[in-house]
Amino acid sequence: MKKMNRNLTSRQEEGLEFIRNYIQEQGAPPTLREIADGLGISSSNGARSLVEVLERKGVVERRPGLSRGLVITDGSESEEMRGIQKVPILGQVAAGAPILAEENLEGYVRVDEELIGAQNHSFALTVKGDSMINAGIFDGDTVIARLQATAVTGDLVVAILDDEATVKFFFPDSEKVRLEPANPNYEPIMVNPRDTPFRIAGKVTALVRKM
Amino acid sequence: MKKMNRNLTSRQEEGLEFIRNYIQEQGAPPTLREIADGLGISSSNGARSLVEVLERKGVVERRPGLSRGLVITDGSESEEMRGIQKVPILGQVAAGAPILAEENLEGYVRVDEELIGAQNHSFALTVKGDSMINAGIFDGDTVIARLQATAVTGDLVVAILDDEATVKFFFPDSEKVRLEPANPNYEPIMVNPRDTPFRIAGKVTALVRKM
DNA sequence: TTATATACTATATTTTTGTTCAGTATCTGG
DNA sequence: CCAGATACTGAACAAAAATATAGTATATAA
Repeated sequence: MKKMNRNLTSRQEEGLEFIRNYIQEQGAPPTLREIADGLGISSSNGARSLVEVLERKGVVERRPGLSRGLVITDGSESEEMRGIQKVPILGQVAAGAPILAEENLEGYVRVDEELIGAQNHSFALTVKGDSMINAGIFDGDTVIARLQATAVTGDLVVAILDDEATVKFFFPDSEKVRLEPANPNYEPIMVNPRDTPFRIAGKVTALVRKM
Repeated sequence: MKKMNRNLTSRQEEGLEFIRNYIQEQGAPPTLREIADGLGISSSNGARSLVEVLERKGVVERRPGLSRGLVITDGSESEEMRGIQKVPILGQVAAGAPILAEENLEGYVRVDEELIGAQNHSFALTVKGDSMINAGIFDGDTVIARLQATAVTGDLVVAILDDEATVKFFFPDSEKVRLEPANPNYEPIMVNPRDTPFRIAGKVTALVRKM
């Protein structure tokens, strides 16, 4: 139920809280007058300007002209979303930055907890190319991976190689690492972790395809 | 999403469904006029009497005098699950029964609305066998399909054939229908709809794989 | 057959609600 | 000190929405 709304004044926080509670309790957003009453404001216009600020700050949206046309847009789930997890979608991987740095993210997929386990340490990646086609992973598919830096032989992993994230089968060797594609047209990638920037980002646990 | 409301007429069911969807999509209940428009009723009073019946039957409550004063009282979450849709998983298909009959269902998958569109007319199916392996659909995968009884050439569909649901590519002919697998080890299935119990249940729109 | 319920059309009327206009008072940063 | 943002009051207006009244047509149950 808590959030961390960007720079709202305490009064605005109160207003947002009131709107949130009203929706929860009544099943519909409040009218401007109801907001005014709830906050002890005598003019509907007082509530209106409050709502306008909230809208400008991006925490609510309005459906102009319509009654009770308020929609809370900040991610205000957290209550009944039990069982649903938000997984960040990894985009380009910046040089030295941590994998899940803000700049790397392209958004979120929400998936049933069943796909990733309750303690969400996962991220998602949109697959490019057909190098894993024989593993049923196609261009454009979204793979979901559990964050982990190690893997065992044969695991399907997301590996970071020169600022690129790639999905491959993992075969470690005494000296180097083989990243095996699932497409005869592609060669395995041989990596010597000693002289190449390389790491494992996670192990693939699920796949989602939109057609 | 269904609840099995006691003795509602089909028209009332439609009305309830509309209200439910509106709340899900807009974040507030519809007005009488919006209900009327949505159901093709020309008078707001038509919607009003419909709502009165629903109220008498105990599936909705009203907050008299207030705009958008509708609350669905049957066990309907929908409030906080905005953006997440529950999709029924189809199991065995019983003889004459409607596809989504209670007995056929094995549970629900919850997926991001983005995968299926806001107006959820979808179902899911767990794929058995490897006949679609070249389409990247493996044994155990869950496909999600939009409910529809027709399809165009080349569509990937869920077809019902002799109480079995199967995923195949659809190629209609003047006389019969060819259901094409994506695996050279399997033969296409030729069906003459005249003498075989056959129908299309839906078109595949997404795929989810747990590894 | 008659009453009751459903499923509306059509037109008003009244409330509720969003919007606009004109001000006031306080605080903050430049 | 001034401009701009916040946080309102108060009044009036217009649009949106609920409610009311009158009537039609059909089906079902008593």
